[in-house]
Amino acid sequence: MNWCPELGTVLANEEVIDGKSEVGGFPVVRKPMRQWMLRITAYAEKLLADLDTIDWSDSLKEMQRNWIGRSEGAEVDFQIADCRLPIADSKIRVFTTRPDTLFGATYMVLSPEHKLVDQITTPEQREAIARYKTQIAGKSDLERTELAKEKSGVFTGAHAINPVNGERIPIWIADYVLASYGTGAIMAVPAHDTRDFEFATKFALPIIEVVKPSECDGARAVPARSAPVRSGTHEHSKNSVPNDALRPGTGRAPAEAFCELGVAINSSSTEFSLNGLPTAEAKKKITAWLEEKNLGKKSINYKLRDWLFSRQRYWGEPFPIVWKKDAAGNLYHEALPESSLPLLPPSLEDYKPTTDGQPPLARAKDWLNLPDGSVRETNTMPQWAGSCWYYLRYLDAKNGGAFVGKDAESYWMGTTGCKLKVESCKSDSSAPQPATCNLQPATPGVDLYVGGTEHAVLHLLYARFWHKVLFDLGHVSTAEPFFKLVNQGLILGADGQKMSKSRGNVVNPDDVIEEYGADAFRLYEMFMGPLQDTKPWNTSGVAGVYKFLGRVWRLFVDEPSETEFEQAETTADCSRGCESAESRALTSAATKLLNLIKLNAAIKDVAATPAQLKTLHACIKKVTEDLDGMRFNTAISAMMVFVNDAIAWETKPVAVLREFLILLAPFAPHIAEELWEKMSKVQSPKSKVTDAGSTTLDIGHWTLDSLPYSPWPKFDPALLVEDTLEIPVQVNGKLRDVIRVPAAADNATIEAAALASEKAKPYLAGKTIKKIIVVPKKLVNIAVA
RNA sequence: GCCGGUGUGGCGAAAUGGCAGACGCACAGGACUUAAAAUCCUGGGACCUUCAAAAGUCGUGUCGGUUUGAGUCCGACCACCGGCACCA
Repeated sequence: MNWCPELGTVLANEEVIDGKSEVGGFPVVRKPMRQWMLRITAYAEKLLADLDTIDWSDSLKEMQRNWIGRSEGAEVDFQIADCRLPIADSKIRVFTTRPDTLFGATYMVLSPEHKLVDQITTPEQREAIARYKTQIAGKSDLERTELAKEKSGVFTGAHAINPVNGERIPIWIADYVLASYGTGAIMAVPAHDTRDFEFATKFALPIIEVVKPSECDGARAVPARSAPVRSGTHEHSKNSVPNDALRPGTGRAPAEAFCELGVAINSSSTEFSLNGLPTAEAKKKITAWLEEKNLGKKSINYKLRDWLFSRQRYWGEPFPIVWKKDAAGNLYHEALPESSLPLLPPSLEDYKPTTDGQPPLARAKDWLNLPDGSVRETNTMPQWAGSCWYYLRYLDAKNGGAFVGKDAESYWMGTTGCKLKVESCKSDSSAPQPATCNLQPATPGVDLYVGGTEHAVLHLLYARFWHKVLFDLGHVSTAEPFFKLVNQGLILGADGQKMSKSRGNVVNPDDVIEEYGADAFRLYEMFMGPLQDTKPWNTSGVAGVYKFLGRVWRLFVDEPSETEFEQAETTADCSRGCESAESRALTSAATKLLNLIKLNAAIKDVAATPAQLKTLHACIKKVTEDLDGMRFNTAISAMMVFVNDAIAWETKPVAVLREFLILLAPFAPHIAEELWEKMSKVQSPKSKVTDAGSTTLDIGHWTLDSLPYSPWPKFDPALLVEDTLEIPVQVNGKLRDVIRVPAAADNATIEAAALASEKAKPYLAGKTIKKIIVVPKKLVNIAVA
């Protein structure tokens, strides 16, 4: 694994607001701490590329792509040009995605934290630089970004040499350059970058245009028009046309100056020229030249940072690491042997960090110090350590020898066939269609993961990373953990706002279940709209599906008469805590009540009529297809249609109702099971026999003919065929009539029937028929002029 | 600012380029009831006529386009939601 200890500055400001902790309001200070990092950046490329092999929403994939933030460009070295300085031989390295604009680099900017700042600052600028750095250091990161509207910075007094044309350019520091990205230093090209432009304008720095826009015509049209195709990398800004008032007196049209792609101009030296080259080619040429002259090289940068993986808390997995000293007294670390795993946290009376800022585990002196003089690591892992692999542990939760057994892993997470496909696809890049890696019928990994978007860039990226490491080490069968992922939409409060305690709009499921039952609650959540959509909660909607379940109930059973019910209820009226005699009375009353509930008298063991079969099979078709597509809302409405129809049947065939219960079971399992049981009790032996493959075999609580073991109904398309069809007749696309024709009618017959329509005729009178479109089984449209 | 998503009745929504509003909520009228609740039946996009009905016109965020036909496809825009945000 890529555990890597790093000594460095860690900003302990995760929960900082204005320098105070979010909970408790304690002052927050930054201090250097030894922390563990996971080198997730080493997997940036794989994490990015393999997004193409999984079935996730585009928006989620895009979020991960943006988070990884791959940028292709070049690193370029600028020689420092002040011989007065003691480090005159040093170079400043910058990263740029637009090496082709190097001739337009008119100044440089270092982040205030850049390690060369103090060394290059000239004596006369020292005070101003120090003041700026102090000012920046006193601000939280949040304040720094909030104040970003106005550019600020200070000249260091030093200069550097632009390697392509030998120009002396000033070196500034400014907080718009981040220490943590790229090299912490930039070459500024104000003619082609909004931020550089703002800065140059404010501090009167020169602006030289080096790209002539080729595809953006029109003086001010840039932001309105679609930009030329982007390469997917992070280019310089392509919008923000500055005002004339802001524009320096160069006389150039600002719209053109900010066009993204074009042809290089003003880009030549005595030995080298980019002029006339389109941006893409100019990039290639200058990068090759820089590499040849040893002035720079092609480079790829990521926004993704290595992952700070230690916490100073008690509750977390302790690192299985000990610290030792070598002969010279230098500290080094070793992993515990496997025989010492798993490493459990020690018992503590006090879970707080020590007064000198050590993690809580440092309090466990007996645990901390080992007999051989080595000392345990006291940081603990964050909660991600569990969420990154729990799905693997679930496969083999009781395995004491491994995190997951080989057999269990390959059985659940992959098939041999799948694994081969993934691998052959990876190793053989010349394979003609990489699409064969995608969407194989036997899906590798977790087949379906339903989760919220809040996990888009943390959990879902971290888990993919861990899984890939395990894959590369040969512990798992697939390169990706979650094959298909669906983001369920957020359920908002009744006021259309996100539920939160502070808004007081939280709906507690327990309360809803108390009033309407778990079936109604579950059904409503599925009925309210598409799974992926955000939608507001509406309690009267629960009442609606509750009513539907009531209709289902009455479709199957005859309620006792009010008198019967009241008689039984009187005896049963006993709250909890009855004496045992009363309890017995209660039990017998409850039995009485149950006996009063009888199967609907209309339910008979008879053959279904064609109309009934049609209703049933239309429902089977819709529910089956919608379940596959996770369109639960429309599946439920199909069942409502069925019930509305079936409740009016004078005779209700047992076999039809049984199949309906199987459809209902995934949506409302409790009521479905209850009704199924009632049906079984009164079912005649004859209908039991007709159920294919159903024998009474006791397997614990359920028998093979109980609901969960019943085969899912198959719909028969032949039963859905209509004898006659209703065909709308349109004239010039407007509905004028609906005609009935035999289902077997050919186009000519339908056309003739449409032309004969009394209602359509007035719209045809005196017009020339240009064309008649007959859409088989759908409609007729008569185009007239 | 950038990226992604969503716009359809009073509300949640439905509709392989082919009858817009299925299904449900809320509402209105009726039945049952002493009454209410529950249940059952009926109605319903807007507008315009009409005693009533039929007919008609308009209608899926806005403007334009493609098409015999557009909620659906294309272009531009607007609004809202989510994510990222000085990432060179």
